[in-house]
Order: sequence, then structure tokens, then C-alpha cells
Amino acid sequence: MEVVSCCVPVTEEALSADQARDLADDFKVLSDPVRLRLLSLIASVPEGEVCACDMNDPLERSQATVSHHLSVLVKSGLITREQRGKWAWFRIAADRADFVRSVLGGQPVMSIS
Amino acid sequence: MEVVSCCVPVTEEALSADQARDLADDFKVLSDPVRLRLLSLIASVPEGEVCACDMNDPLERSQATVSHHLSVLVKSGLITREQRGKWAWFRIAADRADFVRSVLGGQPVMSIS
DNA sequence: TTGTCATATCGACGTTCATCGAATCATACA
DNA sequence: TGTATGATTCGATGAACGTCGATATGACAA
Repeated sequence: MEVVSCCVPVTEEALSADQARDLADDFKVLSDPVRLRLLSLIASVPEGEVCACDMNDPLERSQATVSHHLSVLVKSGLITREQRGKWAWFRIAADRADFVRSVLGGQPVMSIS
Repeated sequence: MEVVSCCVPVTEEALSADQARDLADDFKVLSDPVRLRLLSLIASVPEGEVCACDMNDPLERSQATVSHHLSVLVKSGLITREQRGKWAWFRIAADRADFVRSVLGGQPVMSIS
């Protein structure tokens, strides 16, 4: 990083419009309280996975709404979905566990992408 | 952390409804591409601060829109505003510089709050 | 005071999105 | 097959929010 004036800039270069749009989309996934609670619910169980059937009641939302938010989380890559028999099981994506921990727990971590 | 089963949970406890709402509000600030570009613009200049008058053209938004987003960023505590003469100058809040760097640049950082 | 310029606020509009009931799809079991 | 149950998709509705033109505010200059 080249310092051309009195201060060291916080970042090296400004974001392009495309970069900003992609980054904003990432944050949009995390900007809904129901999605954060779903993420948190899955992240906190010792078994490492939760059945969709166990996520309706605690969140006080309809089954359709919970299913919608779960699909957004799956699409974003933060959680994975596995069908076993007639139940769907969800777990934190292995490669995003550190990131999820930081988002939910406030511990040091790596960047969003 | 107590491990009661086969695996170590990603997080210790699930979020409450209130915690989730507060956290979602934080992420909402970052979920708009114009706000991310403003943040990025301010963070990338060696001088450490940018006049509002220099942020309309590059973003291709009206003066009213840019002003609106700047006020959202100020309200969130990510940037500060200083009036000097008839110009308003904005800089990254000193205590959030590390966080902003991580959001924009993808380097290791601390949590959002 | 008067005028001009920079910025913030107001009011309105359109889009996005969270939500839910209903319909549909998929799986298990009789 | 047929029925029951879990889960997703569809369609509609209302709220939140990004956007901008117009207006207001506040500061400097003449």
C-alpha cells in the first residue's frame, strides 16, 4: 500500500458498482432476523443438524415462511440441505462454520466472502 | 463449552428474538450497494475524509439520495460527519476502521458489533 | 439584507421482500 | 394403489425502503 499523504487509507481501492452489488447481496441474506435465528438454531445444536420440522414452533412463523428462509440460506451457501426419508435436515456448511460463528457470536473471524 | 454429543456446536447458544432483530438491523445498513460504495470511497482516500460534494457524481445518484445514505451511515456509527464552513466532511469512525476494512477488503477482522 | 451555494428534509412513487393460506409435490406406510 | 404427512411452491397482500424532484435550512459573500 502506497501512502501518498498524511494518513494511511483504510482500504486500498474503492469498490466498483458490480463489487458493491455482490457484497450487498451477501449482507442482504444476513439482514433478516428470522434467517439469523434459523442459522443460530442450526449452529447451536450439538448434533450439528436440525430437522425442518423442529424449526417452525420456536420462530413463531408459518411453515411456508420458515421454508422460504431456509431456501434463501441454502441458496447463499451458508447451510446445506439433506433429504432423509420424508424429513429435510439442515446443517451449517462446513466451509462457512468460522464465518457463521463470527456473525452470531462476535468472535474473531475472516471476511464474508 | 459443554459437548453433550458427538460434535462441537458451532455456537454456544441460539439467538433470542431481540438479539436477532438488533443484529439484522446492523447488517441492513451494509446491505445496500450505494452505502457500501460511499463507505468504500471514504475509506480509500489518503486524506481520510471526503466532502459530500465529491460523492454525488461518482455514484450516479441524486444529491438527495446520497445525502440520505450518508445519514444512515452516520446514524449507524460507521462514519462521522463534520461541518466545516458550508461543506460537510465525512470520515470512517476511528473505532470502526478495522471492521470497515474487513467488510470492504476481505481481510481478517473482528465481529460486527 | 440579499443572493448564492451546499446540504438536509419532505412528500410521493415504485420496487423489493416478508408473510401466509392454499395448492402442489414427495415420501412413507397400509 | 390410496391415504397421510412433511416440505416446497404459488399467488396475493402489506410493509419497508430506495429513489428523486421540490422545498427548506444554514452558511458564506457582496
